[in-house]
Amino acid sequence: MTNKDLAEVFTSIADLLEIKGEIIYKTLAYRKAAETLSEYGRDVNDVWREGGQKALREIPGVGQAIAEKIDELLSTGKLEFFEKLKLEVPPSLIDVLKISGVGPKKAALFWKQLDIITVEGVKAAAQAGKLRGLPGMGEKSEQKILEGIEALSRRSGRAPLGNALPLARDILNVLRGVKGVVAAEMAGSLRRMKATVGDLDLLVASADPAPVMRAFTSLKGVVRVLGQGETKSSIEFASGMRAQLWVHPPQRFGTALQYATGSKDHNVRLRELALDKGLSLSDQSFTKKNGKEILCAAEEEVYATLGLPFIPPELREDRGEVQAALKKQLPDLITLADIRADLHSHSTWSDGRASIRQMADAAMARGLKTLAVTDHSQSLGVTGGLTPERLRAQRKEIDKVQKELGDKITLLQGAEVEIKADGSLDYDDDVLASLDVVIASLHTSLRQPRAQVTQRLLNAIRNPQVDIIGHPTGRLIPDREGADLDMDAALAAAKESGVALEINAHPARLDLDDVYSRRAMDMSIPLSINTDAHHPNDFALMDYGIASARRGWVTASNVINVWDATRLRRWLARRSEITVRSPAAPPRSKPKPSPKKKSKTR
DNA sequence: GCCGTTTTCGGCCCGACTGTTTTCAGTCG
Repeated sequence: MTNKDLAEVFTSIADLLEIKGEIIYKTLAYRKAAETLSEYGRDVNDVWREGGQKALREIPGVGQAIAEKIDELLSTGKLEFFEKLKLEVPPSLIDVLKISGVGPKKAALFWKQLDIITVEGVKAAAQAGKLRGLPGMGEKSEQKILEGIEALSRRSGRAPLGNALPLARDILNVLRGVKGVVAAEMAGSLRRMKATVGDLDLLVASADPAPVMRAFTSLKGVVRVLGQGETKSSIEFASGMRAQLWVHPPQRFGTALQYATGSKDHNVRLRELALDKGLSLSDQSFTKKNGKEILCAAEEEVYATLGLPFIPPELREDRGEVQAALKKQLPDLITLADIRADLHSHSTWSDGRASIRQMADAAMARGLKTLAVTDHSQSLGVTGGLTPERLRAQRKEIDKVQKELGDKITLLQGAEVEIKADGSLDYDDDVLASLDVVIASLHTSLRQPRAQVTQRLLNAIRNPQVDIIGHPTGRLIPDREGADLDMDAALAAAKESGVALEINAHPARLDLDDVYSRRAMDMSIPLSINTDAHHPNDFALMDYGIASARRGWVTASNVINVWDATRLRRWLARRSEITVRSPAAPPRSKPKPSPKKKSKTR
């Protein structure tokens, strides 16, 4: 069972317990444990193998009872407690909970009063007017539930950040134009730059909410107004995407923004700190024991009142950031301005949309000092991958463009080399050695068994010709899970070989993700943040990569893209030598050729 | 069910909105 499988079990238990009517804090405990497990940086199987239940209890939110359950699940694949619970409460009710407007109380009501346990059953009963007779339900509730079921089919879960962010920016621009609006900002997981967001949380500072709410609910593309009040409204777009807006008076905007940005767990930490100081913190203000309020117009003031430096939104996940802030040990997170090189891009030589010159121009316009052209290798047929002959021809064009551009930018010839299904690389070592930079990536046979796909990746990591592992897991948001990799093994091997792991900036990838980026940081594994640009406009995607890296506590000191061309070349040239000397490096079939690779300078 | 430089027991966030109420319960974030 994977961490995600375990998390699913505990989430289901929480849902069923809630319908059953168990005390809310017990269900919260299961949810909290599920959340921690699904975002835990280590494979829980490893933790369990190494230290049993005792080690499991070290995981935050896992106590004796849940540790025992994990132990049972990992040893037997089953959980007696869960099986019994499913006999008590029909598990199909979990889907009923997904209908917006239906919570545990109503689900229990449908089940116990009308013997309805499925979404279809609820729909039929609502259409037949059978729900309105239930206590606390009327015609309107019935209608709302039907709409909620309708919306279920439209909604496709969480949206990629790359879709959500542009939409949010558009909405904010409209709202900023409304009279009386002092500020309009994103909040929630959007502002924390999570890879996917559930809905758009937006916040406006204005003394006059009414016109803001009107502008919001009449935005272009809105199909449904889910709610509209004095200070809060919520809408749904045709895509199923939802947005909600809070309007607060400007003098309270700081607390409101802090509150709405979350995460929930981060906020709990802050409230605890506030209580220690005799203050109660809400979205409105701090309140002193004597009832007097402290207002914060800016978010910085909220943190300052708690004696903390400003904590960047990307860190606010209760992953130790509050403790670090207290000790004044927050990381100095990387920013876009630190980036001087993009080491992963494509041109019309393979599946890119623009010439090398056009890509170089676009890179320069973004302020980049180094660009690696890394077209696909030959076996990836659909992308027009390059044969060694074509690769040599491409070198000539790169040299030509370099001459045209002089010292304005340094162009490197690289390749995104396919890690083939059998674990070998798509070019021979001598071809790889002729390149300035080599990225090795998995694109195919991602669904191989764990041991096999992991071994492929390890082969590439340990190959001294490889400099960067591109989008290590191969995930595509939201459609495709990454390969089932033993990431602990991959990280250990990367540490040993000194290879850089990519944080692919494309919003459909963000791979490594934030959790593994942080582990790589902790292990001092070099990281490389690249756009994987296929079009001149794609260089703008670097923002997403930076955001994801920041969520992983990544500082500039670990990122090779912050170096100038000279230092990059030095690193690239030295890499293979270091690997060769490592005694733990696996035996290679043929002896390493002398490192003529990358020694050439232009 | 989890957690602990106040606590091994007693807390665990709470307010807006909606629809049903005739003063409030359920949902949601």
